[in-house]
Amino acid sequence: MPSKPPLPITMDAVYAAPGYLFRRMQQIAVSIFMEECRSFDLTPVQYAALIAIHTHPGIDATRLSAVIAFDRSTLGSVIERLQAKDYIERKPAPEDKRIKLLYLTKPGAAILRDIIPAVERAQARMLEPLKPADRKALMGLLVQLVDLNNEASRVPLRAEDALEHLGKSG
Amino acid sequence: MPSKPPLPITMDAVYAAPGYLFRRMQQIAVSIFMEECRSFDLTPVQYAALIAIHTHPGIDATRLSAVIAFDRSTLGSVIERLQAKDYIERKPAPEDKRIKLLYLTKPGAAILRDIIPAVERAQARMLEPLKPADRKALMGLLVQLVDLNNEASRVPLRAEDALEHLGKSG
DNA sequence: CCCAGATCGTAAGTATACTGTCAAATTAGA
DNA sequence: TCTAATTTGACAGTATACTTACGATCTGGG
Repeated sequence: MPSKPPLPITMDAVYAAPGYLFRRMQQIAVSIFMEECRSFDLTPVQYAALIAIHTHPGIDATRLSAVIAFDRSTLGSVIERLQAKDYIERKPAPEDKRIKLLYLTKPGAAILRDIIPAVERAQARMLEPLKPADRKALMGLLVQLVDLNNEASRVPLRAEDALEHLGKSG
Repeated sequence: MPSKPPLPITMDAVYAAPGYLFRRMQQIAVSIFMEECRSFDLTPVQYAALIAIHTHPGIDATRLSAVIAFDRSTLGSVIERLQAKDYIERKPAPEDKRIKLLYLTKPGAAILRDIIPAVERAQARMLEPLKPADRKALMGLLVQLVDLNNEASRVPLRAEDALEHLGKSG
């Protein structure tokens, strides 16, 4: 039995692969975020969690994970760290002993207010190398792709549904 | 002193932020990769490392990290796992006792050959929801952005330089 | 009312990612 | 040549990400 022919494998093929580019871009984005927000000692994930808790006070951890498309298990430790920094507090829900409701503390609201300019600088820096028209084009395509691929991820985003159980509307 | 006015913070602003979209897309990309390659028990990172070692036999860990833009500390454990699976082997360099040279084993070369179709299916699926013209546009913009932001990341890609010390040319 | 199934939080185990530090080895400079 | 700076690989520590599992709790069907 003859051995199979060698494959034309090149690094250039890797460098042009969508998966590689997404990983690399994520790496760069986190790096820029951490640089701009160094003095606040908040990670991108912790920042997103704070925003969501600010927007939905009294949300529980499971619904929070759906609102920011986080893995539920990971979120546990993120919440612990935010609580250790005194940025959020957890209160038991009176009608369900399993659930702990999440609220921003005063320091949490304060750091959120203070960090916003740094976050916006970071977001701007990520796209800075592109021409303005290209930035818009890229964001437009990414919004589409992320939305259309939502179900493909382990933790689909459930922005609206997640809140329907909180007594906000129906 | 009056208290500062509340900020108009919304989740929609988060959903449209570049950093959020990059994180989300990376999440989705890994998920699709793992799904297509489930039977091979290889992560995207391990796959990229195998490709690079195949392309540059005898590379050392430090240069490998530059070639695939990985953190060097992380790469240590990646190499350990690949070695444990018998996909690569490490040989001490005769002229430098610090260095261990990396080579693919026969099983390593075999799995690389066999996994390629699954990887290509995964890469295609990531972009599938977009129209073909949009796929090209997105990839073009991303290649640009990643390249122009290369130095902004903690582990800049050094595709060429990294090989100049391997005796390939000069 | 009672049990089956679902849900919530938590934890253990694996893998990536980055920060530091450290010792051994190599190289460069005085 | 002897030493200072650098390089390499290893390790410890933190944080994200996902899987599976488990106990506590709630809910619904009978």
